[in-house]
Amino acid sequence: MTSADITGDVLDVARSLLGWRLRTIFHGERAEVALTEVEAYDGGNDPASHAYRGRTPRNLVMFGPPWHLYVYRAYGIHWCMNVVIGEEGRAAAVLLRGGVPTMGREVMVARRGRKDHLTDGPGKLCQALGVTGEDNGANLLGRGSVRLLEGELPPKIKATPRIGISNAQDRKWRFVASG
DNA sequence: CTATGGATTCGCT
DNA sequence: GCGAATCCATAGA
Repeated sequence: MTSADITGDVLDVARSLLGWRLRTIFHGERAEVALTEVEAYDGGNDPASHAYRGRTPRNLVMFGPPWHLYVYRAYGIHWCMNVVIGEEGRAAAVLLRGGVPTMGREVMVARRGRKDHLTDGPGKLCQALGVTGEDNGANLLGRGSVRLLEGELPPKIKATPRIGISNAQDRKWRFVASG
């Protein structure tokens, strides 16, 4: 298998995560979104990835088994979350950038402190769902507080360059549901 | 040890 | 549209 094929796997997984539901249950409060916007990052092969320069304490989770949560702080203020993809050591991940609320809207409104723009950005998504650095490393397929559930692929998907990065902008690895 | 800058958001203009 | 807010992992001395 060529490295291009392996990269294709990460892109395929990222694309197919659209429509899946991300559910959190903290203190008995349930909140859930259907994913509409994701970005693929391909570990050591991807200059835009946190894992590009090798294993560090922060990105350790990315080098672990797939379907775990990698959470990091951006700009000192916001939390952003990724789903680890691929075999252990691959360090590929999918950044969850946005979704639409499907359950627990009131909880999200309370956490966000506003009624609109609840989950239309990576930092907002984490805040609305109550995800923080405490959840770094969480198993998304188990019975923990953060779970990923299979959903239905949206009818149309757009591929665009990734947002907010300075490297590898020629790679259209951002996937957005439309229609 | 210190310096740097980011996978962002919000409020104001 | 523009800039401030704000933390800490990383890199370099």
